[in-house]
Amino acid sequence: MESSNDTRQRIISAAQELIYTRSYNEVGVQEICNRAEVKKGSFYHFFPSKRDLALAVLDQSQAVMYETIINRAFVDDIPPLARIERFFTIVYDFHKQVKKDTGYVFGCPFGNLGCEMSTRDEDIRCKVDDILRTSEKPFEKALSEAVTRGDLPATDAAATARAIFAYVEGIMVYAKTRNDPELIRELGKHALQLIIPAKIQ
Amino acid sequence: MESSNDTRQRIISAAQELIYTRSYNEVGVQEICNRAEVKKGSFYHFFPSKRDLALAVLDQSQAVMYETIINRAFVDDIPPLARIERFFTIVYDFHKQVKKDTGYVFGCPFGNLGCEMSTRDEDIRCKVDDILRTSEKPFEKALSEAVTRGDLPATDAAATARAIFAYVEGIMVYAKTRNDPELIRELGKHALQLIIPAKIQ
DNA sequence: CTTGACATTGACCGACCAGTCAACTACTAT
DNA sequence: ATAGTAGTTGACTGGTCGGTCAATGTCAAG
Repeated sequence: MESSNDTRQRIISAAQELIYTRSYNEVGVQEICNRAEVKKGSFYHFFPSKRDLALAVLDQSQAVMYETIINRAFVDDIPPLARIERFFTIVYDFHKQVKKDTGYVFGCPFGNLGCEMSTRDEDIRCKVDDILRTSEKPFEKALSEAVTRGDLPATDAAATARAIFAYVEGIMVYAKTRNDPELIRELGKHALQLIIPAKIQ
Repeated sequence: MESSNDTRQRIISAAQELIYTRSYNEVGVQEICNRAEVKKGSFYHFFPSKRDLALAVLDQSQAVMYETIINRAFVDDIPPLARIERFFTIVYDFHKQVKKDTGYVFGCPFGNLGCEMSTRDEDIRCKVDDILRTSEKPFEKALSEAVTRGDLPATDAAATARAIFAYVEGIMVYAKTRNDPELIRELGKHALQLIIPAKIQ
């Protein structure tokens, strides 16, 4: 049972990396198995199909995003709006490091898969949609808190949080297409305007 | 020569639709040829490879975007900032109609291909990058004009235009992943905040 | 009427695709 | 000790992948 979990986890990890750095349709089951050092027959013992693996990879990627980004950014050691700024900094630092290591900006794993698969697999689309919705929550909470604290005038926190995260997705498309993590920093600066429309300069 | 151009054009049109509604890696050369009613041997008379076809498709898609969206939105019959609002309306109307016809929101053809191919084909990445850069220009021009007219305080028009178009890309990712064109309208409302930071409410 | 360029065709290539399966091994609970 | 379960293996399927090629067809300029 320990070994089984380990095999399954190795498959997920291998797929996560390959699909993120390439794309779902470009990476085959065989290649995933090679990287995970698992025979293909064994793969189908753990996953009924390739798309079920993609679903598991999405769960895994969401967990990683929380560990490495969201749970680090949204800590109440600093004011709520500063946490949002910290979010952008962490995302920038992450992609800057990845670019240094690999030469590439790979963008957002959820946006990537959403763009590739949303019109082709309803389950994958729904799971990505759910992850995006969930990702808005920490922003929404920070915005509400900022309003309560008086840092922000009355705001529709849910709508604004959604706008911010949509902007984040757009930034990731841009950074990936230009293969330049600096765009995350430069475009990130404008995110505050999405938040504080009433602020004068 | 007429017939030759026609064959080439049929291939491009077929590929444009198939790649836009599915993805580059999911659609094969054979399927493109079937839809274009062209034999595969003939395909390779016009295109040295599938990726060269993708490059041609990108050119075609850019031309279509100008005809159907940009050149309709950015006409100086209305004030510059109203043109940007009109851009969002046209994009919304387009995707609303496509959703009605096909059941799907397909997002942005450039963002889609950029996400899928940027780390895999440098020529495609550069072409998408170029298209995004070019697409910012009408926004930049409108913003500059708005500043000149006094509709807007002094602004870095280039940086703001880029932020807006990045936001547009994010909106398209969201609309595609939620398969809901209404998101374009709802999120589009917030774009003005990217433009007019100093405006009070 | 001939030449040469362009266009078209279908057969073909090796590689790979997702997925199947029966046989086998290793371990666990009784 | 044994029966049952979970995990592993490698051979296999039918189909598709991007791409090649030689033969043939078409047509216009000289």
